[in-house]
Amino acid sequence: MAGRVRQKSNMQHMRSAGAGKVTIAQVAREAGVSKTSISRYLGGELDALSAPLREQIRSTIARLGYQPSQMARGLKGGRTKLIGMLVADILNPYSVAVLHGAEAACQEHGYTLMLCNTGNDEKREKQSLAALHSYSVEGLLFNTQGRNVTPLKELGQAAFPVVLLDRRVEGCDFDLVGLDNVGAARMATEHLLSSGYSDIGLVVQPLQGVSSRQGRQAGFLQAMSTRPDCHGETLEVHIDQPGHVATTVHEFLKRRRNQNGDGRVAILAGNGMVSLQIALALQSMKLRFPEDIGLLCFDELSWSPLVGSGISTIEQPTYDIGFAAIERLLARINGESAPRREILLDGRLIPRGSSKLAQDMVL
Amino acid sequence: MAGRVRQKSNMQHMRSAGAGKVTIAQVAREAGVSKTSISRYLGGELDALSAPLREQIRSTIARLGYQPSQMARGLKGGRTKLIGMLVADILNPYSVAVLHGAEAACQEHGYTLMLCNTGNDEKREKQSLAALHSYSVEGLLFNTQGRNVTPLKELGQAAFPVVLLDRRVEGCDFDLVGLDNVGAARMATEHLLSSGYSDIGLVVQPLQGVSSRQGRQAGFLQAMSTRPDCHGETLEVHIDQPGHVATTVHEFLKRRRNQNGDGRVAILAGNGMVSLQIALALQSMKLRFPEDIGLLCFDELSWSPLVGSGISTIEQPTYDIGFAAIERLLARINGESAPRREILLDGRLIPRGSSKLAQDMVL
DNA sequence: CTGTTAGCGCTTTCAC
DNA sequence: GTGAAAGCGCTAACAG
Repeated sequence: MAGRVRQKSNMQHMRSAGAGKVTIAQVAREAGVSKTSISRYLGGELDALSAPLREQIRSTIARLGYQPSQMARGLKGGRTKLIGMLVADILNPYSVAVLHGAEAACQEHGYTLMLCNTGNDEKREKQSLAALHSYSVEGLLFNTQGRNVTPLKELGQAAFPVVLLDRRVEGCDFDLVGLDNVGAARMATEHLLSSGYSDIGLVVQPLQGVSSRQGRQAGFLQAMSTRPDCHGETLEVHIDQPGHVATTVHEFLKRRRNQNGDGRVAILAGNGMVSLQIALALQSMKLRFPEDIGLLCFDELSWSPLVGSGISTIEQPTYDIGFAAIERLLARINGESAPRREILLDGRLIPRGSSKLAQDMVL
Repeated sequence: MAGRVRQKSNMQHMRSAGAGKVTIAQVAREAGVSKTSISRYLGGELDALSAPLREQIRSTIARLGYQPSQMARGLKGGRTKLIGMLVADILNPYSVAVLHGAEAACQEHGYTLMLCNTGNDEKREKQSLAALHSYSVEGLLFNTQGRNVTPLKELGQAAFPVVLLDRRVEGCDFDLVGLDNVGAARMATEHLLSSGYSDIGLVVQPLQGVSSRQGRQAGFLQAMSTRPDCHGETLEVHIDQPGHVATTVHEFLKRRRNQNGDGRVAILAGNGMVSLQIALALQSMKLRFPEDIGLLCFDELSWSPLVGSGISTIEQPTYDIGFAAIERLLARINGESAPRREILLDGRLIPRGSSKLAQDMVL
């Protein structure tokens, strides 16, 4: 057993074709080196290997088509290269758009996404959290439903890397990436105001505890407060309750016309889901924009230009939000311990027909 | 060392709150039983445990908040409870809708989805495949881009569980779940024909190798062949090429009007992405439906009812497709070795204004 | 019924 | 520089 035990013999690579598991041990044997060296090679500790050794390993790995098992790697060191993403509602185009950016960032950094849709349900949120935990994800991207955040708080206490998307959570000091809701809503409202609308209804889903909605309301109120001659109102709707949106809008319109017959009424839709319901409601009521009512919606959607003379929107940089969120998370995973940070990206106004109030327009 | 070594002493559960890792060994120690028994308990081999033992374990697990590590479990037995999903394009609403069903099914069966978006790119497809492989996913849901399928074929040879979504792959005998494209396209075409349209253009993205598109063309041609008095034509478009769709439609329309001045022209859009481009193109050309041109689109989208008098669509049971695909995959994972199977679900026609050709309509 | 003993594939001290 | 050995948390024979 003196010297190196190079036994390049029996090259029985009978599995070469199949995706059959080649293990680090096999590679070591075939290359005539120790598992340790292979491991070092994989870990990028190249300066710890001699040039010939390095080459020997490289070629053997290539020849055998060896791929290290992330599961096994994760088991020891904890670097699973896994990131969990909890999405409040995968049917919401916003979520998917953010997911797109997040997935791209993951791929770029060699991470893989484990996706769970919670369907805005507390229980599923908790279950998903447990599932992701059991895979030792290194961090979490979290678009929470907002209520009952105890499990989230526990993560916070454990100093587990989490980045919140869109919605802040009371009492947790996680980083957050999202839209500058206040600014965007102010801009939106000002656009409507300066377009000549005097009576504006902000239509949102229930505000309770959802910070992004509250932010949008705040911006809305801010902008409205600069114009005492105009009227602003927040209208909460339940979009899963058929007809509720239509009724709400209808009553708002009637009310404003009674109060202020000369006023011009507009709706500011709080997000993409609401936009759709509003558009559907206006259609069912045979109301056209901008003739009968003005409309400006949060979230640019593929079909925004298509309806009527086009729906004006506030576009969110969704891809960037997702991408930035992953990068923030990676920073935390890699040990950054700076205080909580919020990254708020700007929205962009895309004016279209729905908010264009022709001065000479006849009712 | 005689008898049981019950040392329920030092209950130092100082981590109770944090998500800190409790291991099977700790549980075993605290419960005063062997790891094996715990493992059996976890594995559901309850009949192999005595009632008191069972209870002892149950309570200890609960008290410690123990959660087994899936990574470790997977390392040994291979049951990682992980399913990989490769999506050709996450921006495609079809993909997301299917993902929705797939994720739900996974959750229901205790599996977790690892999601990779390949962006219709061969290279990323290969990389993602490798990544998923390195996590020992038990099976794959695959919505491939279609070209260069060698890596897929290798999986086939290795008898790895794969279920294809929507698109068949030449030379692989994987199960497939998708739409009955031929039937749906036939139904669509017949609807247009019976509505009085005589000149129909099927607008699709490049057919080359994409079985679902070919299937739709086949159904289209079948239906057209029953009406020698009518004219059908397949128009391939590149939707990422600005203006191409508009030009194609415009030329088709002009051509048909020259050939057949009395004919009624309609477009059958091959999928949701195409639909959007068509709608945009018609708008830019100031063409209205059904007055100027008929329109029927594959894929029901949230905004289908909103544009003009509503766009008629062929709805796919996307959620069911995703759900069924996972169940098919699970069957394979659990050892089913029946010959290749295709599950083709039916589409549903949703007629709206865009295909309603009023008999007394004035051009 | 229950526990002991080996590993799964990889990383990581700690020697040489 | 390089390797042997000891686990990571769990499951799976194999004994009693």
